[in-house]
Amino acid sequence: MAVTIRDVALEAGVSTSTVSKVLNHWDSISPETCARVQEAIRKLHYTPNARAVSFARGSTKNILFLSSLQKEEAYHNPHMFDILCGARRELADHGYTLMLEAVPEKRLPGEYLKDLISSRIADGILIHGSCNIPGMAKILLEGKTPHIYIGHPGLGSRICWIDINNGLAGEFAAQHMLECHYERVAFIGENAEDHISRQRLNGFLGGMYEYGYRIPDNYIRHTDASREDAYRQTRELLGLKEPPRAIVCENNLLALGAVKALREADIRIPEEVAFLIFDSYPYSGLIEPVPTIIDIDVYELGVQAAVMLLRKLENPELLVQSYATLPLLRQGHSTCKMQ
Amino acid sequence: MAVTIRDVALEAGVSTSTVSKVLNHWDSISPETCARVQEAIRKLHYTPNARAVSFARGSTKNILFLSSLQKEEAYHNPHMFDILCGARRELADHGYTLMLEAVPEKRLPGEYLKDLISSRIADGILIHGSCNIPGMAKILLEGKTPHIYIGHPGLGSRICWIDINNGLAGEFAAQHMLECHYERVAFIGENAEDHISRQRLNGFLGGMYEYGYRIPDNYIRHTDASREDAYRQTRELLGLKEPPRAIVCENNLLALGAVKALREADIRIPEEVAFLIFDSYPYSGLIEPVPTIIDIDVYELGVQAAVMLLRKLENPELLVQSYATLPLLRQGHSTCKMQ
DNA sequence: ATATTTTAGGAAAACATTTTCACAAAAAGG
DNA sequence: CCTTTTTGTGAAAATGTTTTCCTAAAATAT
Repeated sequence: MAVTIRDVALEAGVSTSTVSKVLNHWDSISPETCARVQEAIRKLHYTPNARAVSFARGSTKNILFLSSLQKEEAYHNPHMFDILCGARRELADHGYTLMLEAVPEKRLPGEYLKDLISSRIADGILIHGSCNIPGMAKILLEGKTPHIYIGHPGLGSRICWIDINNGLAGEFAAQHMLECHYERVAFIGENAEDHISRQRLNGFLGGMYEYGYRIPDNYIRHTDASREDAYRQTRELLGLKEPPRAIVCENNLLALGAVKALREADIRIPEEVAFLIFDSYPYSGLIEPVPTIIDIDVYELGVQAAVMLLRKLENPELLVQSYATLPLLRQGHSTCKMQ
Repeated sequence: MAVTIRDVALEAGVSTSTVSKVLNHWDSISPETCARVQEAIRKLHYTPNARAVSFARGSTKNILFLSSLQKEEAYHNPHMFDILCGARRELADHGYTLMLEAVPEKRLPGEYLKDLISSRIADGILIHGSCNIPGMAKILLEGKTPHIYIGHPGLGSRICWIDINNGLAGEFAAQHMLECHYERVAFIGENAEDHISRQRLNGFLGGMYEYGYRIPDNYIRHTDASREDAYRQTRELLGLKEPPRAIVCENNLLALGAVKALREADIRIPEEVAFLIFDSYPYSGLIEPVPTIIDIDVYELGVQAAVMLLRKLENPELLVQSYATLPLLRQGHSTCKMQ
């Protein structure tokens, strides 16, 4: 039915090997022959059959993006889609297509994953942190398919990962607070088990400590990750004998609750209590005054993950363990201007 | 290197055809042979090579999801990711994998799309409304690959699409308003060119009209899709000689602006001005009192799109032009209770 | 002018499966 | 007991490229 390389060869009066060589830009083809083949391709509207190419070359030019992809995923992982878009873009620029896969609940997920890998449906794998099953790292390593975790899996030394530098983001927060000459700074985070939250908190505490400031325990607030709880915790902070001069909010949703509490108490921002948050998406645009944000370019994180994976495809031994994209401080009106 | 069907055949003492038949659940294999083959497969950890299967069968079991996938896509198309997840899930349940593809800006997008289709990289295509290039419908139809638009492309009669019933959603809004005995109802929408906004507005106006109510022109407000403009427009509405008794907001971002204006004017919701919005994600949770929402299950839209595409794969002649998932009214505290 | 190297292009194998067809053996029918 | 049908299995073709050799001709060196 469809026009094949054979038809092109016939039309151009050459062999199929020659056509293939033209298609793949080999250098041992004379300009005239090349032109003749090109012409035949154009005339017959030939496009290589991707299935046959995959088969013959032994590579699909597909990359698997492995993650949790539940209903309302965007609620729970607002950054994932942007990471995905960044990775897809970079891969597409290098001739790769991104495939979406989630580990299903039903079957034995380990077996599913093993089969997925050994079916060689993809040349490489990106694993989003939202997706983890028991023994996953081992299965992936045994599968021999180059792969990179997006988000630090916190495991062995042979595992490749790329992540946001949350610790550094925390340090940036501390640094900015100190540059504004705030010493009594509170921190409102997600629950204590959350990986990202803990890294940011540690970075923040470390940064403050480095300059000789120690944050008292009652200034460190863990929440249930809801706006309401951030509101409550902020009220408690304001009710302390010595309320904080500034508040760092670990994400932009918590910030909404905190701002509400400050508003209700008629506290001026930043004159009475200054305010700094992490992450811009999706809620930071709703906050007034314009918040100072320590932001992460998550699209770029996706891009970098793809770049690294592409390198690993060329050199499977490559060990990738790095922080992509620096946290970026965006000065808003909710902290003092820096000198 | 990898274990092939030949190894399995050898191990089980049968031919490769027999192994293939076992793998594909043909019925002409005796139970004993079948068991022997299964055992060999298990023993050798054999997994079919997906590339070879694709090649031999002439189908990849891949579905292309075609859309705009820019940086910060989630800002501009908050529903897309959920649609994507729904479609992926349904396809995965039927053995298909979803591939992500965006039409690039650089090259001639038409040519790119043609090549993409004729390379037969996928068995079917889902096209998200966010992605449209000149002549796309024609290229897709000529490409012969079964495809379905998610979102009404508003074109010819041979085009398959599945969409949200925005008109009906608008009618629901009108109906609810009338059930609450509000007759003076204003509508705040996105800009007049926006497809979804216009459909919802038309449905709303039509619904009101059906019961004999005609919305005056100055109750119909188009915005630049920003929260700020919704705020301004709402203030203007409140400043009218005869301000509306209720406001319908075409999406949840606009609602934030409108609520702000009502708050500032110390207007009680719903006692003085009632309030209804479309769409819950991502901002509706931030509004107090709990808004009455006309919501759409966009994940389900994705699922339905996949269901239809799967049907179309079996029967390529199938014409799909339908509205998936009914709009759902969720009564909040921002309109009166219904009788 | 001859020997050597380089170049351009073709023949054929390889890739791992599915699928068609043929053919025994077994079962059923007369 | 012989013919016909059914059943289970295997041989071989087909899928559309890439890639490895191989060879003839052309170019270069001697």
